[in-house]
Amino acid sequence: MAVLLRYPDGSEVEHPDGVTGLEVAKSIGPRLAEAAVAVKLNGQLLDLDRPLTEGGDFAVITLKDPEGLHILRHSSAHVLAQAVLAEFPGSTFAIGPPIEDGFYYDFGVDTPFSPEDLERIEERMHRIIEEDQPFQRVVLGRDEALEVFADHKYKVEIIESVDPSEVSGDEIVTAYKNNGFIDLCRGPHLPSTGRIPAVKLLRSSGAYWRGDENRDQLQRIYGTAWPSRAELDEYLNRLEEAEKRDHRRLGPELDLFSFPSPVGSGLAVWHPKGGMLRKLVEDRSRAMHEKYGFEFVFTPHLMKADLWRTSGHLDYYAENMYPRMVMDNDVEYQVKPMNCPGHILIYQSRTRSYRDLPLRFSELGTVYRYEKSGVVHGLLRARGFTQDDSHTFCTEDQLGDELRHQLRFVLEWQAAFGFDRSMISAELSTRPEKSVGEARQWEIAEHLLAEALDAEGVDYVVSPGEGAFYGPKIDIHVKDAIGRRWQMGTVQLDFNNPELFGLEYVSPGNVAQRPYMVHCAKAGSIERFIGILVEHYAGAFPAWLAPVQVTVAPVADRHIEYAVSVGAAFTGAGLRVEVDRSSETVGDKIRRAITQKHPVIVVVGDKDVEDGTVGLRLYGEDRDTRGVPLAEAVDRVVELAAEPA
RNA sequence: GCCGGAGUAGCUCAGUGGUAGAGCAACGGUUUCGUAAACCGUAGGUCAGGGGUUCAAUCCCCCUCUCCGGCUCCA
Repeated sequence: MAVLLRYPDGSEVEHPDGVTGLEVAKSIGPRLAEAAVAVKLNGQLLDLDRPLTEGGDFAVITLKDPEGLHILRHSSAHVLAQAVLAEFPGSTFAIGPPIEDGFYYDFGVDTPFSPEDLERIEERMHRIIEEDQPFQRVVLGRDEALEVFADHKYKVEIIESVDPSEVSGDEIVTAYKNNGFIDLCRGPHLPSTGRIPAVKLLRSSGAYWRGDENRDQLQRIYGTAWPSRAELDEYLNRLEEAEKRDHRRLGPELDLFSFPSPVGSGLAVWHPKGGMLRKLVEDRSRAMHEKYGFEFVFTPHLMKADLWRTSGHLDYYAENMYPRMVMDNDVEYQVKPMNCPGHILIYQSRTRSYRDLPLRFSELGTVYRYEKSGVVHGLLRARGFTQDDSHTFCTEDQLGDELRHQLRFVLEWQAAFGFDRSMISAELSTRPEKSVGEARQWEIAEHLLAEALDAEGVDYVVSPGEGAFYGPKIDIHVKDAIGRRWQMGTVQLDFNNPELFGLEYVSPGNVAQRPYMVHCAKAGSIERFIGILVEHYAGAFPAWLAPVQVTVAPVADRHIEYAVSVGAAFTGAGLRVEVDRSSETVGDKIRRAITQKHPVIVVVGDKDVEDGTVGLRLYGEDRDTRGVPLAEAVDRVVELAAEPA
C-alpha cells in the first residue's frame, strides 16, 4: 500500500503507507525537515510523527507559515502551564489558546500572580525549553481522561462538555504529554519544547472562566512567542511604537484634550488645539450631512423619564443610564444616552406625508452613558460623548436607495480622513434570537443592506444573529496605520421605535402607514473618532486637520517683524499660523515645531527679509528649501492644506 | 463591576520611618544664532485625598478617588 501526496508545487509523490510527516519532509530536503514543525494533510494539521494513512494535498508547515506560528504559540502556552503547575503546587489550569501575536493560559490559583511570579515562571519556561522535552500525543478514552485530570476541575468540565473544538472526538480525547506534564489538547504541537526559539511573558490579569462574570475568576497570563529572537524584539518594538501613538499620551502632549480628575472618570475637556481639531471634524460632519440631504435638529440633554419609558430604554438600557433627577412636582428627568427619542418627537410634531419622505434628521448629539469603572479608556471609551447621529424615516419603497445612500455617505466620510476602501471592511449583523418586528421586515432589510454593500463594492462578513433586537445593521470597521481595527460607522434599521411611538405617514392612498427608521452614524462618536485619528496619524495630522498648520521661526529677533508679516500672509490665505517669538536658537524653534508635529515650518532670516522669501520645511522631511518667494510659499502651503474633496 | 499594578514639581522619573531631589518645561537675565535642544540663575511640591499605627508617616495599615493592563460590556 502507498499514499499519494500532492505537494504545494503540484507534484505528486508516492510514499509508503504509514510514513510520518517528518520522513516525508526529509525526503524533500534536510533543511525543510529541520524547519518542519507539523504537516498539513487535506487541510488537517498533524504532528510530524503521525503516520500518514491516506493520500492527498500535503504541505510541510514551518514557523514561516501562519499555522506554524499558531502551533509555536500553542506549544508555548503548554510550556507556560507546565511551568506554573511546577512552580505553584496546588494550582490548576483551564484553557490556553494561541491568540494574535501570542498566547495566554488561564489558571486557578490561590493568590494572583505578581510581576515577580511572572519572572519566576518565565525562568522555569526557559529551563523546560532548554531541556528540549518531546511533546507526545496520547489518546485517552473519556473515562480515562476524567481520571487523569480528576484534580483539575476546569479540565473535567471541558472533557464532560466534550467540545469538539477543544478535544478531538466523541468518546475519546487527545492530550499531549511532556516530561510528566499532560494537558488536554487537540494539537498538533511542536516536536519538542526546544523548538521554541523566543518566548516572553507579558502580563497577567483576571479573567472569568468561560468568559462569564458569574463564574470563577481565574488568573490569566499573556505571553508572546516568535520564530526568532529578532522577531520577538521587533514585536516588542512594535508595542512600544503603539504606545507612543496612544491618544491618551499624545492628547496632553499636543495640548489637544485632557481628563482632569476633578471632572470625573471618562469625561474629557478639550483644549484650544483639540477644540480646533474637533471643530474641523464637526464642520466637515455638518457640511457632509448637508450634502447628503440631512436636516439639522437639536434636542436637549435632559428629557423626562417617561419618554425613556416609552422608548423602551428604561427596560433594556437602564444600567447604562444615569440616575433620575426629580424636579417640579415629582416629575422625573434623565440625561439622554441616545438621540433617537428626541428625533422621533420631531417627526411626530406634525402629520407626515409620503411626500415628505425620506426625512433625514441629524444632530451632533452629546450623550451620557454610564460605563463600568473598569472599562473607560480615554476618548475611545468615555462616559460622555458626541455622536454624529442621524435618524431617517422613509417608506419601504425608498429603503433600498436610502440604505445605499447612507452607506455611501459613511464611506465618503471615512475616505476624507485617510481611510480608503482598502482599509475598510463591513459586518452585516442579522436577526438575533430575541427580536421584535415581523420576519418579513427583517428579511427585506437584511436583503437591502446586503445589496447596498454589494452595490458599493464593500467586502463584508455576515454575523448571523448579531443584529440588535430591534433591527439588522451594517458596522463599518476601519484598519488604522498600524493595522488595528476599529468600529466606526454604522447603518442600522429600527423596527421597534416606530412601533413604540406609533409613527405614521399618510400614503398616496390616504392611509396611515408605518415608516422605516434608519439610524446612521458615520464617525460613531466624535471623541472616539478623534482618538482613533490621533493614533492613526500618530498625532501628525494631515495639514487640513492640523490645529496649527504653519510655524514661522525667525532666525533672530531682528527678523520678528518680517516673521509677523509672513505669518499674516499665511493667515490671510486662511491658514492657521503661529509665529515663534521666543529668543531661542532656530534649531530649538524647529525642534519645538517638529515635536508638536506642525506640518509646515517657515524659517526667515536676513536673506529672506532682503529678498522677500522664506525657508520651507515640511513635517517628515529632513531637508529644507530656502529662498522660496513668499507668495509661492503661501500657494504651496494652501495646496498642501486643501481639504479632501 | 471583577483581578492585578500604579499615583512624588506642568512632564519624565530618583528617593528615605526623622516633613524631598534631577532633567525637561515655566519665569528672569545674558546670547541673536539659517533647519531637531545656547548659557547662567530663579521659582515651583498639604509626596492623589481621608483616616489609623507611631515620639515622628511621602514611606507601614485601612478606606476613597484617579490612572494603567486585562476580564465582562460597548460608540
